[in-house]
Amino acid sequence: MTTRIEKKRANLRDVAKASGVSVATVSRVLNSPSVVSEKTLTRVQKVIEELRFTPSAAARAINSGRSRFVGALIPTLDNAIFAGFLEGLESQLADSGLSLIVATTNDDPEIEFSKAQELLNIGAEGLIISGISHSQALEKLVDRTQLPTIAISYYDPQYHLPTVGYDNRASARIAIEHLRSIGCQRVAVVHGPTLNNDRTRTRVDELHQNAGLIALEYFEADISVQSGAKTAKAILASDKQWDAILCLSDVLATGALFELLRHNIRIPEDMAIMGMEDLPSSASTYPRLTSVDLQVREMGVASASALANWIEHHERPESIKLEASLNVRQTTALRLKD
Amino acid sequence: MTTRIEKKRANLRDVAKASGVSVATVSRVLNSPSVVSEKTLTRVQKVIEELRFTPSAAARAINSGRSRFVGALIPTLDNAIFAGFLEGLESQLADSGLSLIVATTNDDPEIEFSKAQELLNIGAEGLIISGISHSQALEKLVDRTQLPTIAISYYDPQYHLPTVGYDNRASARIAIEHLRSIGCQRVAVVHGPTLNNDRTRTRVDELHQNAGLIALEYFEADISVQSGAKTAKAILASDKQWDAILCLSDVLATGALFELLRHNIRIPEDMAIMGMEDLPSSASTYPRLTSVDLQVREMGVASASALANWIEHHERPESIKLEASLNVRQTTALRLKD
DNA sequence: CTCAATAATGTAACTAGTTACATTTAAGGG
DNA sequence: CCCTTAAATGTAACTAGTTACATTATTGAG
Repeated sequence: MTTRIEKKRANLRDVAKASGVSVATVSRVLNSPSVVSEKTLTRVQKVIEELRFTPSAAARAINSGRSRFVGALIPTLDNAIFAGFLEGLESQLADSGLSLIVATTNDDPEIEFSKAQELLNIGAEGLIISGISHSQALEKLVDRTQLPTIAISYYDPQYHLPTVGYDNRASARIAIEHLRSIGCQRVAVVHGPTLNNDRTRTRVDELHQNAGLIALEYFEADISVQSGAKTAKAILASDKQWDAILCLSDVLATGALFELLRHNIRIPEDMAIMGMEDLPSSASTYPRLTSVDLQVREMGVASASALANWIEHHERPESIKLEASLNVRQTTALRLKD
Repeated sequence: MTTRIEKKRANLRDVAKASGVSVATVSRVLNSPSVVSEKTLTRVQKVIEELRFTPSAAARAINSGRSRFVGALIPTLDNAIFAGFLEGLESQLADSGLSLIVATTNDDPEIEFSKAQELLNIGAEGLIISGISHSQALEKLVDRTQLPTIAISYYDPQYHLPTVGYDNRASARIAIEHLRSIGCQRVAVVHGPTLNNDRTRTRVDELHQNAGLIALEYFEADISVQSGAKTAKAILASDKQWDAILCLSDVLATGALFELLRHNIRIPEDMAIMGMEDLPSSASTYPRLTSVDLQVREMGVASASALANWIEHHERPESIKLEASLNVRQTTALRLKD
């Protein structure tokens, strides 16, 4: 049986009583010490110290009507894809005095809704959600509560919420056009799960639209290095002759890269490979990975400013488009030396 | 000028008035609808819908004395190292109905303290901190508030707070002993910043203690693939003959691996390489990376359960030791085929 | 020494919920 | 039709702060 000293937390009235002043004075000691006399100040502060008093955040929040945090609903924390985004988001929010609660949805709209509900219940002042396909329940919740909410990873000015992200179609076009420009004719496309992920679906669709004379074949994989490697292995095992593997995530591309190396395939001579996102690590792979830069950290910063501004000044932001750009490196370019 | 419909949020009393019942009844509709008559229930629910009423989290918290979230202070979100940890932490906390706020410290004790302070101010019920070296101010804050706090990444039963983590010394020993067993004599050690990072310092120190006949040389790098590659390049540029590169993080090892490949160095014949952490991706690199498994995801799960239990049942947990183990793969083992 | 101005502090109402206890209403039995 | 009992609802006090306004104390000038 554990000994438990269940002496409940001291509150403001306890402090007031113990130091022989009124609650108002204690509150002043906390919030505007300059208006309190030296003598009273030190006395009250001593009592605060003795009673180990910490003001209740909830009681403060109830007065200010503010909780000072926002929630971000992202598919997963399991790989590096969202690391840069979260880093940008968190640091920019901090500048506005906002904290960040991260919740993962596993790309499941039901989970997304229930976590959004929870975030609201604990008082989130704003929300970041991924993509523009969500459960009816979530859409309704956001609408009902008028909670400042921004959809990321998908630029779409038509969407009923402000979006901050890249143009998924444009990024797919950049990729396919690059592969065309280096003369690819048969390309294996490795992409993440399309179920409940509109970003991926849109990109795949756009590739399809723009394939032109390039023959494309699609392979779905989980977003992980392991899965990228496994899928590349399957691609190599098929008899077809591929010119390139296009991975719709750098994480997948890294896995595929390792697998090609394992099979002693010359890159890009025998097989080109390119990724998407342009994670910081992609510039250091061997060979260095060509990738479409989606500016994920930027996306974090931009969505944080937009959301913070919305919360502080009640100004609903416009959607923000991040321009995707191509970083050509060795995995698609013969001539590029180290 | 933005038009602003600043109609303030409806509260429980508004709902009560609008539906002609008492506040208690509205509260019942919210919390125990079964004791409310069918008729009243539907009427009040309709009003709730109309007024777009959402109960204030703060007001609830003030009554329950609960905020239902904990804060985690980790060095960075910038790479995959903490991804598995956070994933485990978040999902396990969710099982106890707790949410997670993530804040990054950049390994700076000052930032760590101020963010801890902020987390407390907004009502965190518990804290996760990294390592066992912290600013006086933070130690004092935790002590003063008696806030359930767990230190991770460092098993140390002597520490004044419960710790959940691996034995950093043991993990270093596992690494050096493995390198000894495969006959290494000169090893380049690549490690993250030691400033304010006791995990790294301890490991480096233990390597030093256990080097025996192995000549060790230390290289400090930022924790990133890029930095791992850059440091490997510098190591190769030095004239010395190395048998192996030991990276105290898989992220660094991955970078080093790429760099060795770039220099056409046979692994492990010309140079062995090993990492630490055993990230999921390490099993898929080429060649597959030998690594000391630190069970980071497990650490997330274990610290979440311990913290949740502490918060719920006021039982201060014992420190939990996670056993580090070695996963020998191709980067240190000649005979291991694919 | 008196008075006005200012500084310091106190009182009580307010924030938005929950809940113990009291009261009203309805239903069923005799 | 009255009475008991249970169900439904209401009243008011409570949670822990902030703050407008009122009051008291202090200071300096005249």
